[in-house]
Amino acid sequence: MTFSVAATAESIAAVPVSIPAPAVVSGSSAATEKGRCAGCSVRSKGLCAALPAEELPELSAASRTINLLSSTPVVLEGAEADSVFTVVSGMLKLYKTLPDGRQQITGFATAGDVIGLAVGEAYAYTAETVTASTVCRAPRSALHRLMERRPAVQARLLAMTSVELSAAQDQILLLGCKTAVERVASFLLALSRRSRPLPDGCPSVFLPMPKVDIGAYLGLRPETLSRVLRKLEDAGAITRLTNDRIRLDDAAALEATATLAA
Amino acid sequence: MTFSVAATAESIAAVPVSIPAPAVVSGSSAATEKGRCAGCSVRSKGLCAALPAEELPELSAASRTINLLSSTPVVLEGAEADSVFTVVSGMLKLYKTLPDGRQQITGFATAGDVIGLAVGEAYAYTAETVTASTVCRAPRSALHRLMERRPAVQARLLAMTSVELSAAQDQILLLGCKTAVERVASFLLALSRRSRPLPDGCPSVFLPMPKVDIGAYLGLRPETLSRVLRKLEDAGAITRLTNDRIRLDDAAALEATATLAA
DNA sequence: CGGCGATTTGACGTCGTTCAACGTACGTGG
DNA sequence: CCACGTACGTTGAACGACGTCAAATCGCCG
Repeated sequence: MTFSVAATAESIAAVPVSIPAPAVVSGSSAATEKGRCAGCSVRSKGLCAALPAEELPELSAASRTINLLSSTPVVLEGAEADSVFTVVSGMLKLYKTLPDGRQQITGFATAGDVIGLAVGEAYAYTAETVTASTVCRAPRSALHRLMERRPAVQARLLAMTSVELSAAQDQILLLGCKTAVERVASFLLALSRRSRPLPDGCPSVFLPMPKVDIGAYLGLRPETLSRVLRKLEDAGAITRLTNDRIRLDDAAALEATATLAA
Repeated sequence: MTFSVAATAESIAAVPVSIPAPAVVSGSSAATEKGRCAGCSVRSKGLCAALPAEELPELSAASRTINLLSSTPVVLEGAEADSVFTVVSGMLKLYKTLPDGRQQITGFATAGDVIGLAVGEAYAYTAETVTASTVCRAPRSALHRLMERRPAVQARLLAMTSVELSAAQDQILLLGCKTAVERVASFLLALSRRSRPLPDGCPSVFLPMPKVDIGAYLGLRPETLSRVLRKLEDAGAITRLTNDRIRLDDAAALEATATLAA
């Protein structure tokens, strides 16, 4: 599911880089053929979860692991969609752009999420790292062959796409109906469901992306987001521990203001 | 794709009914077993397009055709998702509801569209007819069995879901970034691409749903929609032929104001 | 310590909403 | 055939939430 902050992402330190960063590629030549996929940290997630062990050698041969610094584009909206990527670690933002430059972030991708699936020939969105990340690249044709050979892979892809669709419809509800406070509360709660609570039992969320990106995801300006967070903090619902971590002191109050779907 | 007004829908007259209407069911007993699906008007659309002829008898046996008046619910958000439906004719609206009653329409379904696919046990949205409609109901279990037997059906479902996901992301862009005029222009253009131009060559769109529903789809109040339509009409971009039909006199001007995605 | 970008805060403007009244289309019954 | 009722649509005026613009502050590295 293209959204929450996975535990693995939390240990990755953001490496600020303004210029498209050099990519470090470790392909099949960099590790033992069988071992690379077999020992992968996302072996049990995403599409790979549907793969039987005997497919691993061929998959290892077809795929390449790529290490990326932050702010590095991985796929570009409109470009030819010849590859698919699985996020191994880190976090990416997926966004669409209007001709005049306005951007709407459609989701954040973390470990196990698949990026770059396209209906036609072109990618439907741009994907760019927000923290240093590792992704695994495979040619689209290899995925197609794999799906023909293994219906379970196709079934898995269908399940993942369906979950994404459902999440997208929730986002449509959020953007079409909810107020700024409701959007932020919904966002914090959705994130908190995917992360481990603090030692003191309070849920908390990790926000490695800049505030302007959170705003672009929620259909709000960063100024509005800042004001809403302050309001929630004054109300005692949250505490801003650091710039990129928020503790949810009163999750019940947040749920009340989130007006969650029926 | 859950969206545009199909040609078949245009010939269906809306039958205003405020009370949930009686449903007329014509099942396998009402027609010859083989003929019913074989002669269906959506045989070449939606999921059925992926079916080889030899599957038709079993499908006919498992499915039932249902005729519905307007304003009749077909599936309810949160209810147990035990059936899937294919729209044969007419138009339905799909929407989500917040606890306080606010509604967001996530799409309109027309001939060939599939309704009621669910990730978990419950429907994710409510579907309700906006015009008199005919739908074809099949048990979810039958679809699952069919997909196991026929990978092509699963592939088709994956393709349809992917297209829906892409449309949902376009809608997220619309709701998150665009102004009222841009939303309406985008909406009219998207509809016009799916319908036949008038004899005079001008594209036109058919809007059988109430204005409040169009608003709920675009994240706008009916008053705002009305004002925007008036503005577009005054600008010479459109003409309101009747209450439910609009002619697009200047599609180029509309595209300029729609700020279509890159 | 200094500098730069990200974030926050304040003042103000604007777009879309809200509330209310009016108009219109259609169906019903006199 | 026309009066009436109801639901939908339109229009106007005032309001409010969020956006815009600008400045101050924070945080992170060098």
